[in-house]
Amino acid sequence: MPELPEVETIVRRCRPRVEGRRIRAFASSWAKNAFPSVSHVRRGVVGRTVTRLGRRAKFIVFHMEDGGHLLVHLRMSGRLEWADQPGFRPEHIRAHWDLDDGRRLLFCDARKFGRIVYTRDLPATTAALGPEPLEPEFTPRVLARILRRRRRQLKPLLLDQTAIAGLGNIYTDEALHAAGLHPLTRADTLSDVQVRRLHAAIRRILRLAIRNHGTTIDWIYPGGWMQRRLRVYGRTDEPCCDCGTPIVALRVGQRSTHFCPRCQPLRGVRGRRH
DNA sequence: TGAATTGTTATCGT
DNA sequence: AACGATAACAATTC
Repeated sequence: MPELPEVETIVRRCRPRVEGRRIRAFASSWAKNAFPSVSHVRRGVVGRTVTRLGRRAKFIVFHMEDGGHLLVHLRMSGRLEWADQPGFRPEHIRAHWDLDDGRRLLFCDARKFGRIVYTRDLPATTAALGPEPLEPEFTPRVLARILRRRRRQLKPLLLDQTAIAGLGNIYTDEALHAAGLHPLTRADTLSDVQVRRLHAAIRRILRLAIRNHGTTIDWIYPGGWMQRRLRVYGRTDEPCCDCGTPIVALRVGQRSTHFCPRCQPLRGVRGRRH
């Protein structure tokens, strides 16, 4: 569930407590989700200082002093919590790191889909990921190149982390609505104007979501208020904010997809259907 | 009880 | 062969 804005929010929250801290111990009670293994992760991080806490796509990245990196992917239900939080008892603890100031960072994950990865070669580990949509290098030209060489539908393509990094189901739907593009539009049929519109929409939505600390949906991710600003996601049959037409829900590649049939017509400038 | 939930990967088809 | 579509999978909640 956590997408780029939620992960970015988590990184920013944890950064002051993690950067500059030496890791004293690591343990995991769910060996399946530690790569290459629990002992590899332990050997890689214990006794070393975290120089920087960053993010790549939906990965939380611990930069270690010796050039190693620890990556945490939250997948559906993963969260980072602190053991000393007053009035809050974390459940489903799968791993923890003890820091040299006595604090314990917890990795909680009800569904056990999350992953903890230690690597000595970060570029190789993240080589398959597409560009970061909020970096300056992500220009309309870059997006145009990604779209033109694919004949896939926009929705699954934007969800594909090897095409663009960081978008998930929520912000893909929101970006397509903001750009006025139907989720089933073929990627290689967009005009230059539509590409530019989509580029601007992706960045605007992600920035807005970060400013709102992400989207809170049930118990999985707390603390954000972007859910108040969602215009299509989860609003099936409710009126479109722009035109009042009821929002339609579709199933695209096993994913729920929400859009406004009036603001996001399938027939684009050069789009075609049958 | 089983439907819903998601990112990733394996597999099948074109 | 390369790409696209689809299914499977992890495990839990409501």
